Amino acid sequence: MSAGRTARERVRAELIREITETARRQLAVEGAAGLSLRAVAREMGMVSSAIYRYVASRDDLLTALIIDGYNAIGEAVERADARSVKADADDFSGRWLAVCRAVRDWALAHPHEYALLYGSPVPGYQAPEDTVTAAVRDTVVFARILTEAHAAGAVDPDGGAPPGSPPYPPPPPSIAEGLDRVRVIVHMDVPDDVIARALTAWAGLYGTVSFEVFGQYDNLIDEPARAGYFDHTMSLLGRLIGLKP
Amino acid sequence: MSAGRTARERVRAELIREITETARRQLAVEGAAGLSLRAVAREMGMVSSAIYRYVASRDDLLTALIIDGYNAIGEAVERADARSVKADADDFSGRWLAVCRAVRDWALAHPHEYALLYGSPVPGYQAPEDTVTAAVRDTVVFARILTEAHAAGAVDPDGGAPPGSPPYPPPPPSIAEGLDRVRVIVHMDVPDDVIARALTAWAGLYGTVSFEVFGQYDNLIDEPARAGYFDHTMSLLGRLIGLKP
DNA sequence: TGTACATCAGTGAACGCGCGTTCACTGATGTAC
DNA sequence: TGTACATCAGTGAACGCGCGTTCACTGATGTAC
Repeated sequence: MSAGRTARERVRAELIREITETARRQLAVEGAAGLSLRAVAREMGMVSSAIYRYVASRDDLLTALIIDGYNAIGEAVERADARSVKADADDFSGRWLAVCRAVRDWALAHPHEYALLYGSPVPGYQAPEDTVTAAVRDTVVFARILTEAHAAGAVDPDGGAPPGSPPYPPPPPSIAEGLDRVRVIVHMDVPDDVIARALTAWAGLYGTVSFEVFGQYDNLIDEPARAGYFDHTMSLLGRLIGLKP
Repeated sequence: MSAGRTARERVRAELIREITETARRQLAVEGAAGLSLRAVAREMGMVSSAIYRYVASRDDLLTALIIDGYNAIGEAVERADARSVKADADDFSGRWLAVCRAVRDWALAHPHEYALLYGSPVPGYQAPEDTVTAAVRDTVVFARILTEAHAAGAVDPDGGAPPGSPPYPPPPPSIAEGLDRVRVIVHMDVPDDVIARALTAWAGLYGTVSFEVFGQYDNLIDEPARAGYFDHTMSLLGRLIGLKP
C-alpha cells in the first residue's frame, strides 16, 4: 500500500539525483552558460520534455547545483578542520592553513562549480533566499576556528602591528553594524577588530583562489610553485588576523 | 588621391569604434554571455552580415572589449596615482589607498566589464597573447608605488610583525623564480619578501572588489557601510605589505 | 485474488526564439588615364 | 574635366544549430473495493 507509493517515490528521488549529477557533470565540462535541460535529457536518454516531470525549470536546476556546491565546499572545509582538530586542536594557525587549503583544493578540482559560486553572477539568474544557509557553511568553520583561538588567547590583540609603530587602525564606527550582522550569521564571537581583520583575510583567501582558478596567474606563477605560493600567502593572512605562528 | 582613401579609412575606423562602443553598452546591460554580433548590428541599424566588414568574429570583438577594459581600469588607476603624487608623492599609504579606491570605483561603475576581466572565464574563449600588456597596466602602477616606497625607506622590512614575536615567514625558495618573473613583468624593484606580501595584498584587493561586485556581501554588509569597510580593509592590507601609516 | 479506476512517467510534435557565419548580389565611392 | 574600371560597403536570403517550454497523448504502475 504505502510501500508501493514509497517505491515510486524512491525511483523518483533517485532520478532527480541522477539529473542533478548529470547536470553537474555538464557544468564541469561546459560551465554554467553551457548547461541546458535538453542536453541533460539527451545524456539520460530521455526526451527533452520528460525532464519537466522532475525539474520545474532551468533556474530551478541551477539553484539545486548552487546549493549542492556550497554544501560540497562546506563539507570539504568541515572535514579538513575535523582532521586538524584531531591532530592538534590548539594549533590555530595550522587549522587556518588547513581550511584554506581545503578551499583551494576543492576549487581546483571543481573549477566550474567554483565559478558558479564565486565567479561572475549567471546572467538572468537570481539566487533565492534558501541558499544562504549553505552559502556560509564554510565561513562558519573559519569563524569557529577564530572564536576558539581568541578564547584561547592565541589572537594577537593588535593583529601583529609592531609596538612603537602606530597600532592597526580600528574599524570605523560606520561598519560596526555590519560587523554585528556577520557576528550573528557565522557565529563568530570575537571583538570588532578581529572580525574586520578576519573579513580581510577571508577576501584574500577567495581572491587568491579565484586568481588561480580563473587564470590570472597563468603567465605569472608557474604551476608547480603555486601550492607553495598559496601556503605562504595564507600564512601572511593568518598573521594579519593575529594568529600566532 | 590618398586623401580620399584616408577619408574612407577614417569612416571605417569610426565605424569600428562605434561597433565596439555599442558592444560595450550591451555588455554593460546583459553581460558577456548576452553579447551577440546580431544584436550589435541591429542596434546600429545594419543587417547582421554587414558587421563582418569590420569584425572578424565574435571572439575578435570580445578580445577588443577585454583589451579596452584593461586599458580603462589601467588609466583610472594611473590618473588616481597622478593626483596622489601631485598632492604628496611621499605619502605612500595614501597613494596605495587611492589606487585601491580607483579599482573599486571603476569596478562598481562597470560591473559587467569588470566581470569580463576578473570573473569567470568566458566559456570557449581563449585570450590571445596581446592582452598581457594591457592586463598588467594597473598592476604596474601598484608596483611603482611600492618600488618608490621601498627606495624611500617607507616599507617596514618585516611587514609589521612585532619584534619579539617570530618575523613574518620568508617566501619559500620554490617560488623565487615566480617572484622574479613578477619583478620583470611589472617592473617592481623590491626584495622577494616585499613582492610576496604585495601579491598577497593584490589578491586581497581584487578579492574584496570581486566580493562586492559579485554580490557576496549582499546579506552581510549593507551598502552605505561598504566604502568604509573597503577603506579599512585596504589599510590593513597596506600595513601587511609593510607600508608605514 | 480479480477487476475498474486513478495516478503518474514518458513520448513526440510543435512554437517561437536567437545565434554565428557564408555567399552571391547591388550600388556607391574612389582611382587612373 | 570626363570616362572606364576597381574597390569597398552594405543587402537579403539562407544554412544549420540549439535552446526552454507547452501540450495532447499513450502506456504502465499502483490503489480501492
